Order: sequence, then C-alpha cells, then structure tokens
Amino acid sequence: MDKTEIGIGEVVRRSGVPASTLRYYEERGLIASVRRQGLTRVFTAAVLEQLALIAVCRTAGFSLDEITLMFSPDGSPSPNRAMLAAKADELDVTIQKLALMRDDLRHAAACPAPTHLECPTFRRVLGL
Amino acid sequence: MDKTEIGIGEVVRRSGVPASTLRYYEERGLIASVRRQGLTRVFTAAVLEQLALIAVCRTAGFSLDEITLMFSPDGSPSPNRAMLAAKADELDVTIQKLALMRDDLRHAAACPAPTHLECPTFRRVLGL
DNA sequence: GTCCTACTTCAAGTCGGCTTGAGGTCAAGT
DNA sequence: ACTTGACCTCAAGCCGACTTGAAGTAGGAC
Repeated sequence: MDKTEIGIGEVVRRSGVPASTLRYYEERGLIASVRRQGLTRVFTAAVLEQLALIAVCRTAGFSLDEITLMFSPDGSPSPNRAMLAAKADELDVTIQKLALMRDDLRHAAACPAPTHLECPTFRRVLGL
Repeated sequence: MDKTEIGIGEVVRRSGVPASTLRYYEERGLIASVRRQGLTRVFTAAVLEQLALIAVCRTAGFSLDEITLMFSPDGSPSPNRAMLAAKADELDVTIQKLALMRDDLRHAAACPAPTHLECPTFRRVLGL
C-alpha cells in the first residue's frame, strides 16, 4: 500500500474523479483522508487504488452502500467473507448474461435479419 | 415473434415488471402496445422478450436512452450497426473487469491477508 | 343499476448519486 | 498588503428511473 501523501488536486488529476465526488465519498465513508493540513485533505496514494476498486464495483452494479459494506475505507475486504462470496456469485450471473449479450450485439451488428428476436442466437440472451 | 395479445396484467404477472414501469417504458418509447381496448393497453406476447432484453441491457449498465437507440420498440436492432458493435466492445471491457473482480472477490473471501490491496491477485482488477 | 376490479391519466414525490453555488480559509507570489 | 488559486463547508439543486396518489373509466357479476 502506497503511503505517499498527496493532495486532493493530485488525486483528481491521477484518478479523473472530481473533487466533489471525493468529498462525497469521504462523507459516505468509502474513502478516508489520512489527515488535514489546515482545512485541506491529505490522502495517501493508496486512495487511487481504492477509487479504481470503487469504479469497478460501480460498473458491476453495486451501490455505494454495498461497496461500503464490502470494503472498509482502507481498501481491505470487510470481515464478511460470506457476503463477498455471494457477490462473486451475483457477478457470475451478470457476467454470463453480459457475455451472451455481447455476442449477440456483434451478431446483431452483422446480421441483416429484420426479425432479430426470432433468431436463436439472440434468444439465448433472454433465457427464452 | 409471438403475436398473441395479452393485457397489461398478464405482462406484469409474466415479466415481473410493475405496470407503472410498463407505462413509463411505453411513454419513453422502449416498448409499444399494439392497440387500445377502450383505455386499456393491449400488448403482444413479444413484449415479454423486449422486457427481458431491456433488463439485460440495464444490467449491462446501459441507460434507457441508449437502449432506445440500440433497439426499436419492436425489439429489432436499430439500423445503427456501428453503434451495436461499439457497445459490444464496451461490454467486452466491462466483462473483463467483472471477471477479474469476481475472481478477486472469491480470493478475498478465502484469503485472510489483511493487506488485500497488496495482493497481486487483487491488483490485477484495478489495472495497476 | 350498482359494485367490483382492472385498468386509465397526470402531477408530484422518492431515491441514489452526485454537482453546483455562495461564501469562507489559507499559503504563496508580487 | 493584496491578489490569486486551490482548497474548504453547507445547503440546495439536478438527473435518471421509477413510484405513488388522486381522480376517473370501462366491462362484467350479481
């Protein structure tokens, strides 16, 4: 874990996450600044990894509350290992669907058939 | 494409999607009722497949606007094949991340290491 | 004919996830 | 000393995606 101290400006530059979002995440307990220098927040570089982690979780469809429950602000997994495993299972289902959908989108992009929903390749994704 | 006519109540029962959402989707142009019987909407059974499709797209993180652009209300793909291909590529990236994250969640659920972010298995998912 | 039930419209409300704006602090540069 | 720029707080606003509630309609059972 990189403990180099960085200011919020650098976090913004290196993560692409707006300062307003960083403050909001801190307020929500998703990340933590290591200390204050006057009013100004000081983070460790590790926050960049936490933000990447949060971004992936958001992409995966998890809410901020869920992410908070899954990982403590220092980025380590929460003690609730059963929940992590459950989330992994959820993800598995999601991934399967997305993979089928991806295949199908490609098929749709290539296939000129107007009656797309009749195509077996397509119907797979809908579990029909 | 199943052209059997069904009422909104049956759509609700068979899709699990609330009537309010169905009306909202219709208003947004994601689905279409085939006609009205008095005030009451009449759908074809094909709407069930469209709803499944919409659900998958939502899971994939697409907005209603994006879905509207990708598919016309009859469930056929929009003429914009380039966009479908682009969405497929987006999905590919998402899937890769989610697969790594899934693996990692399982790892996290099993691995008692407190310094989780230091673990190489984990760091992969963050692209670090 | 009136009751029930399933449906309708339309406006307003809710919720999650941020963003924006007004007004203030602080350190460095000129 | 004063301005500039990066940061701060706090309350309010915004957007997407629905949900809720009030008030009305249409068709069948009794």
